[in-house]
Amino acid sequence: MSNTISTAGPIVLLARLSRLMYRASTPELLGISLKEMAALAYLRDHAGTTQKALSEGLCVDANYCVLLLNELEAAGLAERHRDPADRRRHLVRMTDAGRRALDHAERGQETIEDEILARLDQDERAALARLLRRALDGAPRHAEP
Amino acid sequence: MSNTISTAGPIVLLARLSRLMYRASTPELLGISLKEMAALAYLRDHAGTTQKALSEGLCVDANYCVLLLNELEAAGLAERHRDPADRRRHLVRMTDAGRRALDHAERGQETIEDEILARLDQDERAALARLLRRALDGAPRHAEP
DNA sequence: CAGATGTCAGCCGCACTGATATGA
DNA sequence: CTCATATCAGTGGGGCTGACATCT
Repeated sequence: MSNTISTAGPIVLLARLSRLMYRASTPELLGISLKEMAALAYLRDHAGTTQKALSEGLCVDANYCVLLLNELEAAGLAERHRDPADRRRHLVRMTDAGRRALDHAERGQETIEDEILARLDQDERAALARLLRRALDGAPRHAEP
Repeated sequence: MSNTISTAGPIVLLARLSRLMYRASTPELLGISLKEMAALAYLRDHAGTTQKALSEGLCVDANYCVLLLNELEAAGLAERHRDPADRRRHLVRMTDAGRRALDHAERGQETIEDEILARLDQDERAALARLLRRALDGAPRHAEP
């Protein structure tokens, strides 16, 4: 049905798709905001991470990460604790409520995926996720020195 | 070298990668902003489009599209003309300067792709672009009615 | 009259910069 | 003293809503 002749490169395409997904990811549907969900998903995979590692894993500014955690902690979805081994650090983990909120958000997200990735079958969606993971895994996190 | 255990879904992954690319896409490197570049890329593929179609193609709000075109027109990179057949409409096209600016920006973007998609070989990058195009081609553009 | 298109002002929340505090 | 980590105020600009003008 669509007409999309597109000579645009992956960066532009990614920006477009990302905007569609961001707009569809409303707190009404997910229960939490997309950024909170992204943070919780990282915490599930990396319990007890430091804030520095968290900011790099999420690809967000370290300062902004503080504000994000303030929200999550105020909502009771995550907790910060001093690292006894290095008292500069905070170790971050999700709470039980955080895990429940993440589960709920991920169910809502399936709806969004079905809408926006409608043209992709299961194999293609898996291939997309795999390519994104590989790219993220090798991408530099901060401005090059 | 990386550790990324990631059970996150494509939406979260896409948001992360998109942020990395957005941060790397500075006007210093591209000559123009990423949003200007995205608009010019669409205009190259769809000369004489209306603003409504442009906003849908770019996946941006129609109102915001007006501001974007104000910028492009002020910079001499695009032009609006009344459609003689329907005088409510504006037909939009890029100028020669716009094409040159886009060429320059795309050369700069190759650098960014090489950095951020370093783990992906040429075939994988092509596969990624193909998947993104297919997804965009079938995705609903506005909130469902 | 209704409906479509485009313009603009106002506003909000994301994410950055820069300054500061604390501890290794 | 220095470097690393975390916190917060200030700020810029992306992108939304809502009101309005113009044309079919």
